[in-house]
Amino acid sequence: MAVKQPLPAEPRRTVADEVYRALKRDIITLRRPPGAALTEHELAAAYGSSRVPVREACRRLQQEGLVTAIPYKGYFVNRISLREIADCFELRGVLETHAVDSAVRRASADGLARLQELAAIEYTYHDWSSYADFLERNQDFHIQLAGLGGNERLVAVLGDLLGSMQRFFFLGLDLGAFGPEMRREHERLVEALSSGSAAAAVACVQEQIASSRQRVQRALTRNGIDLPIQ
Amino acid sequence: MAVKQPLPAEPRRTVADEVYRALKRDIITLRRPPGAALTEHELAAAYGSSRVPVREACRRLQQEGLVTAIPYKGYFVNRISLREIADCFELRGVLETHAVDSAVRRASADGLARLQELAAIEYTYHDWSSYADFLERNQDFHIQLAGLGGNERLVAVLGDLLGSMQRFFFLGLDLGAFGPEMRREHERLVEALSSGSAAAAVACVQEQIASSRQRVQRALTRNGIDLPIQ
DNA sequence: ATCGGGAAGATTGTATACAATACGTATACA
DNA sequence: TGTATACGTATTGTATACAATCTTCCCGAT
Repeated sequence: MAVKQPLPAEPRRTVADEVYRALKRDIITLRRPPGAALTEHELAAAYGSSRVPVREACRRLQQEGLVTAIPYKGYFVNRISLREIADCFELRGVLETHAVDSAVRRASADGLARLQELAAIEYTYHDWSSYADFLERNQDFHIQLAGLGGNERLVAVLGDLLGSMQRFFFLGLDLGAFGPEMRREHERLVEALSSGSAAAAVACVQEQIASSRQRVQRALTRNGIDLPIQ
Repeated sequence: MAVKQPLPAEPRRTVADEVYRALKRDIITLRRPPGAALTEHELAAAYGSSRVPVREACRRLQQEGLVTAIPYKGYFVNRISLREIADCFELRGVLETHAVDSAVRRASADGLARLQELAAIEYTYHDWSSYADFLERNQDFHIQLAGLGGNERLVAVLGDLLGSMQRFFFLGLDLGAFGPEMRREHERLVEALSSGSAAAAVACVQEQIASSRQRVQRALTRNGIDLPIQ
């Protein structure tokens, strides 16, 4: 008999939730660029709801670090600084490193199988929406990976962090061909986990984060994007 | 000429903010115990506002991990499990260890002075409100400490985490005499930072977190509090 | 010309009214 | 007596109206 438990992951299917997801997507994909001003009125019109759900969405995004609310003034999409990028990657490294280290000891065969599934993602070259999907799946992979470490609180924090880091990847986007490269990285990580070598797995994930950071860095310089230091 | 910058730390002085702080305090101090059901209507009556600010406060507390919202059902103060306590302390260890390690290299004399000030906190034995103040100051100390590491994002995450951990300390509260003990721990940490020894500082903070965890553990067993495993 | 004040517009903050949903309960029917 | 259905109540979800606050601009006084 299945026990009726309050699933926190169940889709909420409320207007507020839809506005939240739509607005978050638009911010991540830079359709609402860093520094853009948002008013509740305009957002309500854009997403076809009243101000109330918009308000809730904005507050959520503020706590996730994507927008800033200034009382009686409005909302602003947070600007991206080199400092913020550095901070986020650093924090991501700390969290994922620890999670992977724990995962080596705790991971179940079932969990590893699920991870393996998520590792097998690709995208079609020069297809923007396919690339956006790819990034989302990639995030799922890293969340599932962290979940194997068994610390739910850490997973929740990492989820918010990765969500707000997504837009970094859209900054200097040229749809390069690093899909296979990332896939190989993922599969090597699953291997290391399966073999039970903590050192190998940790090295693998750190290498992965470093190369992710390099991809962002290269894209910025290549496209001549000048970000404020802080 | 002072540049007018949007201070994110400025007090908002809105009704929603007051409800948020009041409700958070009541949850942390266990006046609203784990598992308690909250309705927007009752909360509005209790804190003298309408449902709108209450709603905003509840959503914030949900994202901080103190309550859970179930659509069309209500809000519930999150229960405390041994698993959650373990997860939180583990995450706290990861974050603070990293922050302190960075702080050794980056800390300014000014920042250290400010930290030293915050280290000098005490409380009067058997005075409940003094104890509550003490815990708040203690949190300020750890936030300032983490701030020296220079990663703002990490500090924000740690802030939420410490906030939701506060109520652990009220679970088996007997106002023991570990005030001087903690004060000494704080001062030793400041010393280690000043001397520039990363190893010593890291060891110090880890020891501190471990003893904090032990105090919670001991209080639970002493008062015969049986928490669910997870 | 410059500085101050005040009014108007824009925007968020709050309250209230109404709609949608979930859940318990009573009731009708087999 | 058991079960299914319909209804009533409680609660959140959403929309709208109004209040508080900030910004801007204009106009007048110095």
